[in-house]
Amino acid sequence: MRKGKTVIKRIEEKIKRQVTFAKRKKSLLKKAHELSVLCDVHLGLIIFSHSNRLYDFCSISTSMENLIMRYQKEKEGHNTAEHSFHADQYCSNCVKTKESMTREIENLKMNLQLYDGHGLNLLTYDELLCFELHLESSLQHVRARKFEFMHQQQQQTDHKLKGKEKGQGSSWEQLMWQAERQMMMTCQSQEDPTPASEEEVPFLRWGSTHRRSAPPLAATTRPNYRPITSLYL
Amino acid sequence: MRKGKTVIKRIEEKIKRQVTFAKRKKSLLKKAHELSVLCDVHLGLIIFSHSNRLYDFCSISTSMENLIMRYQKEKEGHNTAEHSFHADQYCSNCVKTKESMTREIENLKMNLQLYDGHGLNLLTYDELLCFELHLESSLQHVRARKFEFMHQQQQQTDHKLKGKEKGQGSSWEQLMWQAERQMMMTCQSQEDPTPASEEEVPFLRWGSTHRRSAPPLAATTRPNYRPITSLYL
DNA sequence: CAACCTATTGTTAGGCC
DNA sequence: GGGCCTAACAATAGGTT
Repeated sequence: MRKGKTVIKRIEEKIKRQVTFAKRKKSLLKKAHELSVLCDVHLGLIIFSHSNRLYDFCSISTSMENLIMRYQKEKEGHNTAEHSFHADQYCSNCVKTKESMTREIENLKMNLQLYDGHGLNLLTYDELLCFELHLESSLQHVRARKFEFMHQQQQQTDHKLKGKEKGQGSSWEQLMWQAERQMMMTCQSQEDPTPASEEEVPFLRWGSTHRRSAPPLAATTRPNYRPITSLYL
Repeated sequence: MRKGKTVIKRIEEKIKRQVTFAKRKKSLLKKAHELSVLCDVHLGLIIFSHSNRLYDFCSISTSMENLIMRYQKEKEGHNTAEHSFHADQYCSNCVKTKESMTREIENLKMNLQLYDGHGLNLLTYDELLCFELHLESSLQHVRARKFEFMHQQQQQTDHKLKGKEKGQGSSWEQLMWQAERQMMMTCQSQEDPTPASEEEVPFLRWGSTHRRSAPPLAATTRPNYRPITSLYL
């Protein structure tokens, strides 16, 4: 039926071209879908027919908008000239602002991911050392705060029990013992944590066992942090 | 050779998935090219590999940016077709997105500030404990990576000196000593870090002495984007 | 256009290097 | 990852309905 191997060259007969377009478009969309599913990758396909009709496909678990942003972000780094080209677009201000915000978000996300152990291989040895120091000082802060916390609670307890001759000394001793115990635990090895899911990023990222939308103490003090949905999509 | 018809389902074996990705991606790009030539239509294909590398194709006689613009016009036109404000609809979408992005950025910044010790008082005691554990596991990751780094460098050194009868044992001993020394330093107290500026968010926040926009190691690891134009000509 | 048909060409999984 | 190989599948030109 077919004569020979298909030559990739514009089909001149209009009818034939349209038929081929319909057939191949369908297959291409199918193959795009297959690739995205089989290999679990993000991809987007945009096709404009000759009559200017749009056909598109976008892998599940992402959106075309997201892909476009990622695409533009990637390209921008290498081709700065590309953008002045389309500066005449009438929403260019919005787009540019969005792009810079996207960059900022990407940057912040990359920073946060480092704390989950992702992307550490992108760091130089020096940077790694710096990061380690930074983490250690973070731990210091957290422990200081924890200590403060314990102190407060202890004081409250003391206050309640002040008529019962419970001396403050023993409370403090207890407190110090707890603190020291905590300190000691630092150098012990730990299990590898399962990396944070890339699907969602709530306000608190480090897997509390008691996840709640509004933590007791924080609820009053904290401004409204809503979970960041679809941050990594 | 092949057993049966291919089932379109995520390939679980990583290697197999990568190989299939490479093969099918190539074919998909080829087919996209063929369709664009045979039927003389405008199309764009964006693929992000699992390692976040970008592969794309765009039909000749247009540009991806152009396609993106047309795509966005189409989509936004459909979504808001019932509203008669033409001029504002574009930007209202932008504004909405900007607002959500602003919230996202605020949230991310709050998260990052916790690592600088700011906002710890907003956490409950439980959250504080979780955060501490998280930080400890972060440290584990960083140290693991550091260890890997040292190992690599040591191996390189060993490789260079292999003719000179420098045994690997001494290298390993040295390595272990270094590692242990690093471990010991964990529990020592440190100076307060200066908090990161809220004005800008560099890729690395924790005051490396060699600030640069792109870490050296990353430069090689990050994708370099080859143009796909004229790939199948 | 879309569905179906079929001979023919094209793609590709699974090897191997 | 990239090429190359081959048998087994898949796509598809050209036709018809």
